[in-house]
Amino acid sequence: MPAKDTGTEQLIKATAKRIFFAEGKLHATTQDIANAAGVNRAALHYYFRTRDQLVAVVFNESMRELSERLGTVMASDQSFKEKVRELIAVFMKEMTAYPYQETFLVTEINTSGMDLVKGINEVPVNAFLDEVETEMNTGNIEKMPPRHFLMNLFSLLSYPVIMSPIYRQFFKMSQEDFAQLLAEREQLIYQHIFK
Amino acid sequence: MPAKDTGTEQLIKATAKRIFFAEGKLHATTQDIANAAGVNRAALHYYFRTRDQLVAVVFNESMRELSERLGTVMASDQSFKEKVRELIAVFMKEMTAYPYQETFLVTEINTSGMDLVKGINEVPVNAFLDEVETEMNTGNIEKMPPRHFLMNLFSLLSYPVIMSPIYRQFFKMSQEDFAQLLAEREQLIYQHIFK
DNA sequence: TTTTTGTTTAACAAAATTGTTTAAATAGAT
DNA sequence: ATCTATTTAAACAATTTTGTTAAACAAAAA
Repeated sequence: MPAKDTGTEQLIKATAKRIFFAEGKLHATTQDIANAAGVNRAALHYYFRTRDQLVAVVFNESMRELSERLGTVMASDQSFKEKVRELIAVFMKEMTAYPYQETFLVTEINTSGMDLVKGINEVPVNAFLDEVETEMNTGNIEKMPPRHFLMNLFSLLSYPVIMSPIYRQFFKMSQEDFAQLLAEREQLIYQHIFK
Repeated sequence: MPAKDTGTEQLIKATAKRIFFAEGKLHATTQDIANAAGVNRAALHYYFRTRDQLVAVVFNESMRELSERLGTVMASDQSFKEKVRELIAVFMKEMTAYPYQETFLVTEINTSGMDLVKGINEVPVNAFLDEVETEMNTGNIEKMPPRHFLMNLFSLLSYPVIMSPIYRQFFKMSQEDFAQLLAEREQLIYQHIFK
């Protein structure tokens, strides 16, 4: 139970997130994390006691932030079009910074059971789904079961980023060229929805 | 170098794939795998020498099979519509059986470097992309850069399956109900492409 | 049946990873 | 200056995971 927060605790946490979420190294050891953060491994235990607890903290924060990101945009005081535009912008930015965040979450859930995911903030997803349905009835977007609209949107945003190491191989593209390809998608997805 | 093949080697490999690809337990130990296969852990070393080599074998087979699945459909002697229909069917079936196969591949690549992915069979992806472009010019499908068409297709097929533990939470759906939701997508995706 | 060969197992050894402890050094705050 | 909390280093212990070995076992060949 440290009292002063000199930033080391945050540094360790941020580094763990970088390794797990950005570098996709899901098997990273406490030594890996300590090295990357430039701190002694004992500091990691000083602040988090065990590896499992560090992972739990990272998991919970990540899950909460994900819910909040989603909730904030969905419940924002904007037109539907603006909401979708912001959803795309916010999540594309997040995916680019942290491609493997969802992969980490799902892997942890698969390892430790669905209990992990309990006690997560409510997300106003149903209200948003109603809004989606309204837009479909108005003819502004293609008709389909609203939950599929939402899954489609996130699929288009996320999957190519996550699978970039494989796609780059299939397409024989450099890191830079593929990043360029991904950057095109923000426009593309928006236009595809509101064509 | 075992001579007789009693099936144990295949059993161990198949079990490892089940744990990694189907259950998504990417941190599984040799003991986990041996237990699940119902064999002594030493048998695992007898056939694969080390954990790393077992993982390498699983990785390479998975990568090769993925390429072949893709290549077989893309280079098949069928109309474009039929190819797309088969792509959807084949990959939806594969995703349902092995949701975390790609996740495993990418995690391994992130852990061990892109070298892993070298020496993979050529996939006739460029020929297929040309075909996609032709179909766009004919007006059969919506116009966009062909590579995005391909990424979109696989995104829509794969991502909801992979993220099912998270989506089930957001949508508050049971395992069965969500499986039903996913089953709807095969039709949905096909119709969306050829609307 | 004995031998041979390949398979499987239990027990053991080695290595890697995690967690603890102590002492000393550092740095801020009072 | 003293006090308190933080950080490091280093050594160590405990645990987990991996890897090895020798013996038991099974099945087919000689």
